[in-house]
Amino acid sequence: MPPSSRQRRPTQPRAKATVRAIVEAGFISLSRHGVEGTTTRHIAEIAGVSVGSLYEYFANKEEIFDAMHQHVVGEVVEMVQPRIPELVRMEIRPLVAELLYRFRDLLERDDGRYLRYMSYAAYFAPRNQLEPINRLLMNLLVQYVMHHPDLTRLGNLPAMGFIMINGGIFTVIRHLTDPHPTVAFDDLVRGLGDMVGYFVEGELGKRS
Amino acid sequence: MPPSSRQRRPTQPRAKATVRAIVEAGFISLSRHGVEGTTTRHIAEIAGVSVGSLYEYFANKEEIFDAMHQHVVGEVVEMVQPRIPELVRMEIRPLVAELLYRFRDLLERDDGRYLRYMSYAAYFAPRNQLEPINRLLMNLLVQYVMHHPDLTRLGNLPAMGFIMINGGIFTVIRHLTDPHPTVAFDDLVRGLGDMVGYFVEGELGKRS
DNA sequence: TCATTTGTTCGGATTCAATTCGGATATGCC
DNA sequence: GGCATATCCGAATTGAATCCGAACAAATGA
Repeated sequence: MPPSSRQRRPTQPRAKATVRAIVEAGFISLSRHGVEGTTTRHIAEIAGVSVGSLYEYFANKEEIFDAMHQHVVGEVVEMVQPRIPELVRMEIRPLVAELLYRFRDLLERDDGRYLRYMSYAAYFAPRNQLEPINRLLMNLLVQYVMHHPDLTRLGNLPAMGFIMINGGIFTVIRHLTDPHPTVAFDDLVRGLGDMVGYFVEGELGKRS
Repeated sequence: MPPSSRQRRPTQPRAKATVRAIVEAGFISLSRHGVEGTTTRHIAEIAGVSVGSLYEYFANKEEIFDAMHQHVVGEVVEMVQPRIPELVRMEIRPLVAELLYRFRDLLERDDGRYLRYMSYAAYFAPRNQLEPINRLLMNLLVQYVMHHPDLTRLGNLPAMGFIMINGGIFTVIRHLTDPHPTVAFDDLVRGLGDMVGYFVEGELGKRS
């Protein structure tokens, strides 16, 4: 047996509810007290369980954050994945706008619970745990290109994808987190759309 | 007297050396043990002082990280600031490349000491402590536009600046931190240059 | 139904890092 | 040299994370 398997997998409904309550309590505590202020006591108290119970399903506090992370990532994937077929048929700028507005809505749900989390764990979590989102968006990008044959002439797709995806995610989180933003979100969205749009147009017009 | 002024300001040379050693030890410990693994004992040990000494000049561990942050930010500003007059005369793509390569060199100095810090910085810096760098680059942008009068026709400069600066910084850090990058740094640089270049060209050509 | 086994919860006991504090040592100044 | 002040030290304190064994609840099967 693996050494770190003192943890249990919740089987009974009651246990599943406990796990859910703990993860949710994590988000709530994070919103209320920030990262440093989030103690196991707080989480347990908010979840309405005892501290000991946390360790029944999570090896340590870190794993609770991991579970929160997976939850957020899951929500994002769930939001985009099923809409890919529809998204690949859109024009570039509306597509960018659609993704960004939906992303914002998700992050601001429940009083910015997810945003609060993101702004801490942000991206540079030691392991790159945003990987699923990256893969998802890279996948969307590839499918988009396949649906717009002219775009196959674009060079250096992986690099451009990397830039647009990472740059986009960070910029939005950074903006939403800013307590006194100097630019409006709408302008940001338009700017990012133009960025991508002009790039494509510029790159395609290069040799014609 | 301010309430939080149990701290001393180092006056004697010995004390200044101690403070320097502590901050440097912070970077070293961070590289060796990661954030979680960096304890006050480690820092004190690496710095060759006692734990008690840390608290002579820093209110808590957090402040040591703050000092590290200021150090990195200071290095970046120091690197760019004096070269602004020269930078504003460059073409866009070489300018972007120049900035990014210098930024990379800085981050990779001393076995990636600063990079290691930066990759955690999001977590540490709930308040926007990259602000000086943002201001610096925004300033560079404004001066750049003033030296290239056609560019004054660009709309929405603040938003575009926000995107390019934040997107650029994050993308580079993200790339340098990636243990198995799928794109080469050179491609990334070229991509970011094109992104900015095409945007400007596209925006200027819009109505002409 | 009840006995037994297995899953779940509890909260005090333990461990370990952050921070404090009073005393020891070094430095600068006269 | 001797005084005042700056600096440093490290054991003691505090509080959070984690562990653990006992209590409780649910499922099983006769």
